[in-house]
Amino acid sequence: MECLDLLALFDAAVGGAGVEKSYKRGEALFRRGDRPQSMFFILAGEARLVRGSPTGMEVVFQRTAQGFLAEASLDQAAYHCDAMAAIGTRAWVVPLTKFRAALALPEVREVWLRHLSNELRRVRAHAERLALRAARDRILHFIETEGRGGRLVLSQSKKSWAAELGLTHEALYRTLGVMVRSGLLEMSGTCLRIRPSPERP
Amino acid sequence: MECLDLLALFDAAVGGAGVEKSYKRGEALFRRGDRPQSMFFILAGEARLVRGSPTGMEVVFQRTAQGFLAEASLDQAAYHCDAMAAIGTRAWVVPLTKFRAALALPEVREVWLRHLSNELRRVRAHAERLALRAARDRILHFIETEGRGGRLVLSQSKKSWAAELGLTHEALYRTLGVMVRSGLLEMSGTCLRIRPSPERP
DNA sequence: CTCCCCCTATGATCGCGATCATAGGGGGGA
DNA sequence: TCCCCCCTATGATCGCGATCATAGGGGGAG
Repeated sequence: MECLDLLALFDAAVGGAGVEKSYKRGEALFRRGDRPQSMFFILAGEARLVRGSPTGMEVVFQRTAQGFLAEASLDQAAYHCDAMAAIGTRAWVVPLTKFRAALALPEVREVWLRHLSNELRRVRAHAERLALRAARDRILHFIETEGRGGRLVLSQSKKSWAAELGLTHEALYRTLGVMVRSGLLEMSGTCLRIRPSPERP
Repeated sequence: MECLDLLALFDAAVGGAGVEKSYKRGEALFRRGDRPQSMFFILAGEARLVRGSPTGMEVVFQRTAQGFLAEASLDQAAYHCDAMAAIGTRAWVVPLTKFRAALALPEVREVWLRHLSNELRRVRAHAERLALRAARDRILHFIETEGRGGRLVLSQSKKSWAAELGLTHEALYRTLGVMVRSGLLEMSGTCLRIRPSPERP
């Protein structure tokens, strides 16, 4: 089930109740504490669920360029984080009441369930990645989990990738450089490939 | 909905089709490529979803001491990773056919959906915590999100808490000590309380 | 009761990544 | 077209947490 198929299914299921909205860079889709009133599907650009830490650091919960945002708040009384447009962003927005009604349909609910499962798998992998101490291990873990057969084409800038890896961009550039120079990794632009190590008993 | 309530509900819903199984340290619950035939709920010990890469790196996808394992593989044709017992582990195991049948019941499906949403939110908060650089910030974040009003009663040893925070136990003891001595935190046994700071403009 | 293991706790040292600084380049807007 | 901003990249230094080492204490098993 591709992302846009998911959208098409829901768009049909809510009977055209969804509308397209645009958000400027830095604009909020919703704020922490707001009562959820709509479901958002990001069509283009990039939206982030963010919450500032006590130390002033902004932490990214979810980063979506295409897909649903804050699915887990479907039956929550209030959002626990802000949703911000990282760049100019278009979103499909549907009233939550309509969305919930669509979920009453068995085939829609089935798809929704599968979607949540996949998302859960992705975020768990993300958390395991952040638990790794070394920058090199996080990089390799990312390529292994998000790529295919040790190959990956980055869908974002290295700078925002660094943020997703929980690293500063300096540390990422440096570590990538070391890995390439030591022959562990091949990199050309946004294409990355782990070079298979010769040792194997 | 507590974790064990969830188990009780499913145990009832599958009509006692679930059995308890034990796994030795290093034993596999299932293997990559296997067709999913059972759903697993970890009761005690620790199970991990892991995948070895050709490049020699072992990638951990999920780690569970209590809760469902690999929920996302519910409707997959084959597992994409191994499930290993990290230590001696007990699990509640139910045939997948029975589990799916239980999910056909509206009230069970409703609970399952909410479970997935809550898990998603929990894991996202966990990832946010791990993205914080300072040990102090992770500690405060944990108390703020897992506790109530700045108060928390630990349900685990400090050592395993450290692992959950992505810290060594030494760093946790040390940082807790500093925070208590500086008057930022009150701690007696497993009870923790953030002392409200006087500064507020 | 006694032994042993593991949790708790703290000191000393080291290394990795954060931070600060600098510079080139490319793309988009005026 | 030109300028400016941001991504990319790398050097220097510093601080925090990992690592190694040590020790007390409590609880469960025998």
